[in-house]
Parts: sequence; structure tokens; C-alpha cells
Amino acid sequence: MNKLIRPRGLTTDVVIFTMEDEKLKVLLIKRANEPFKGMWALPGGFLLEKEGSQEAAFRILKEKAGIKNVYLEQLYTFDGSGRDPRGSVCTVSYFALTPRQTITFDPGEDIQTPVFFSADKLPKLAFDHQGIVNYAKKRLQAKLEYTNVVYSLLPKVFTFNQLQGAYETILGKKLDKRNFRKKFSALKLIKPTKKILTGNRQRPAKLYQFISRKPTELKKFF
Amino acid sequence: MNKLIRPRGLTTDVVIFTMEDEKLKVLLIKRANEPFKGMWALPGGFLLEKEGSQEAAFRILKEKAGIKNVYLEQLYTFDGSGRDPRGSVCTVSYFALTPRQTITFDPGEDIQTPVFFSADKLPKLAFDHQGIVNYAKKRLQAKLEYTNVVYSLLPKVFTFNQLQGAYETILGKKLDKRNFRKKFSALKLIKPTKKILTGNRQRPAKLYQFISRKPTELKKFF
DNA sequence: CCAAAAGTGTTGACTGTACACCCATGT
DNA sequence: ACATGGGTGTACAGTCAACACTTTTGG
Repeated sequence: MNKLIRPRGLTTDVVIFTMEDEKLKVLLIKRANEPFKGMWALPGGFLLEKEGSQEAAFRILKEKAGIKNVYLEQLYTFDGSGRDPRGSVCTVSYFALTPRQTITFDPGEDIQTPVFFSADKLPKLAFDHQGIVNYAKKRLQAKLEYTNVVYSLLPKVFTFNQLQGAYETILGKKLDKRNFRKKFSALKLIKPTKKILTGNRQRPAKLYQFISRKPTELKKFF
Repeated sequence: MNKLIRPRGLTTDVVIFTMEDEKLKVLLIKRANEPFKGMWALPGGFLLEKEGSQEAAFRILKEKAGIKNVYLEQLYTFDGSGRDPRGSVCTVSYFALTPRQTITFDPGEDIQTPVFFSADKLPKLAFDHQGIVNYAKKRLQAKLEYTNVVYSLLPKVFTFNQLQGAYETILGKKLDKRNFRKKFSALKLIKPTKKILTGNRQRPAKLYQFISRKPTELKKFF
């Protein structure tokens, strides 16, 4: 049994999701270096000394998108040979959910400025990043059905239709309006605010907020 | 942005579950080397050169337990500082499910011979291995409810009560016999064989087998 | 007054749960 | 004959899915 400490490249990649214009978006960065220089890729990179992968993910979130409050969860570890031309590179991937409003791009970086792409219309990605995004989407869909994580994609106040729109977009199917309101109301996760959303040429909508913005598992759901 | 390739120790640990005597068991090995020499631990170790973590997991399964057919799934990657006295060691953990019958211990290894412990009565474990086992148990419980993975814990033929016993043990609660049979039968996952289990002082039990022994997701379940 | 999205209940089908007795064998 | 686990059906309650119209505003 030949056991040796093998030095490896250990990296972190983060799939950052948000909702914008009723679409699910993913944050991408144009690679500044080889390999795949100039190609779109997930934000990520090698771990710094003494840094854990989750710390690295938080660092990347802060560096690339100035994000403070965010839902972050480990996704999967990809380390097959062939995934990186440099050889044995192992990446611990994470996925993050955040409301669009909390993201501030650092204008100091020019070429490296990140861009949100619709999750279903991504450009060709470096490495195996398309696979990682697909995996993250699947995980997000599953999580919607038995947790309250949707709170981490929406702004502080939102209309019931925005909420339903988030579910419809991510699950990729239309939901019945009356049944959705009935079911979601029964969960007691949100409460109406005193605000209403006005200014459109239509009946004004009540604005709601989440009672708690902490990740919670639900019994059942959609 | 200080990006450097940091060499790290990369290891794999495998939580091997099986059913024996109506109990859920975990395979442990007494550590032959420091750190934690002589203490019980999950089978695992450093990745060999050019080896991926999943390949390493399969290698460990074969080396330690002579296992051929097995359900193997990546569990989680643990890399916090403080989890290993040697410093930055990152472990990609896996969990495996296998019928007790297919496991053959290599008699050549004496002190390193693995032992099955009841999952709820483990000795004190090295590293953060108790945490890894707890995480694996949670995952297994969840998987029982929406997949058919139970097939990978049971022998080829089994009685309906053995099947129900596996669910009861892992979920940690009693289930209604009639409802269990009704629900499970409706899934069309198993079919009766022509064999019956006789020799006990009681009515003989029909023996069943899984129609397919491939991992499948179910719509709903328990 | 018209367009556009907001908001609201009922019914029938299905699914889940609770529950008790007879059966076939070995000793 | 009896002890032991094997095997079976029904009824009620709760949940899910389908479905259409009225309300309120801005233009």
C-alpha cells in the first residue's frame, strides 16, 4: 500500500445565482490568464495558504461582487483527470444565492468585470464549468422544493407574483396562482408589509417580506 | 490578488454502510500510523498519484473489504483547519452501501482487519470522522425517502419484513406493516421470487428481489 | 373606458393514516 | 396445541389540482 502525500492544486469555483428581470442569472468572469485566457468562466481560483475552501468562496464573493449577505453551500468536488490541462487540479465548488441589489461590481477592475448571464443562455465556458453550472441548477431546483432558500434570491420586500415568478423560472414550469398563494401562505414564512407597489398601469400589489431570513427545511412543498 | 498553487494533502475517507442482524453497521479500521495511532477510524488515505478521489474510494473499498458491487456516492469535502494535526489536509468523503454478503475481509491483514460497528454505538473516532459518519447517516436517511438505494444494502433475495426493517432501522421509527407493503408494492421495484424462507418456527415468508439494481429517483415516498 | 396585472374559493380526486384479525409453520 | 412472525382490507381525513371572475389602477 503505497501511501504518499501528493501535492495537488486545490481550487474553489463559485456559481453565483441571482434573479434579475424575472430571469435566473449566473455571474461569469472573462479569464485573464491561461489556460482558457479570454474565455468566460466561473469566478474562482486557487486557495491561499491556510485558507479553507469555504473561506476562499467567501473571499471570491467579496472580491468579485462585493457581496456581504449571501447564502452559500458546498456543491460538489470535481477532480477527475482531464478537467484541467494543468493536470491534477481538484476544485471544491460552491453555489451562492443573493438578491441582485446587494451586488456591487468593483469599477477598478476593467477587463475582469463580472457579468450576469441568463442561466439558460450561457456562452461557452472554460474547463468543465458548464457541467458545474448544470449541477448547481439541479441542486437549486431541488432546494426550492423543500427549503425556504428562495428568500436569498429576492429583495427585502417583494410581491407575491415576484415570488411565484422565481419559482416558475427556476423550476421551469407555470404554477397555478391560487394554489401557489394558498400553499405558500400556509407555510407562514412571509408577512405583508404596509407598503404597496404602485406606479404601474394596473392594480397595485401588496409587498411582502420574509419573517426570517435563515435557511430552514420544510416538511413538504412543491 | 495573490493566486498561487498551494500544495495540499488530499485524502479520501469512505463511510461503508451495511445491514447486519437488523442493524445499520459502519466499517472501521484501527489506525496503524500516527496521528491517532491505534484509534478507530474510517477507511481512507491519501490519493495516489494521478488518482481521482472516486478512484481512490473504489481502491479503498477493494483493499479493505474486497467489495465489487457497491453503491458509491460523494458525500462532502471537509477541509477546515484544525481537522487534522498535520495541517492543511482536505478530505473528499464518500459513502458506500453494500450487502453484508459481498464483503470479504482479507485475512492477510491482522491488526488492520476492519470491523463493523453498529452505527449508533461507535467508539471514539480519529480526526473529525464522527462528524463525517453523522453527515453520512443523515444523507442515507434522506436518500431512502426519494430513491431506491435500499436495494444496495439488502441481499439479492429478501423478505418484505427485512425490507421494512431496513427502513425502520435507518429512519429510526416504526412503520405500519400494511401501509408499508401497500406503498412499496405500488412502486413496482420488487417482484416475488419462487423461493420462500422456511426453517423458522413460524409461517414461511415469500422472498422478493429487486427488478432493477440501478439507482433511480422516485417521485415521492415516505 | 380600456388594458393589464392583482387578488380571491370551491369541488372532486387522490393519497396517507389508522387500525385488528387470520394464516402457516416448527416445536 | 401453541407460540411466532407472515400476511391481508377498509374507512376517514387531509392534501392536491383544476378551474374563472372581480378589483384596482394608469393611460
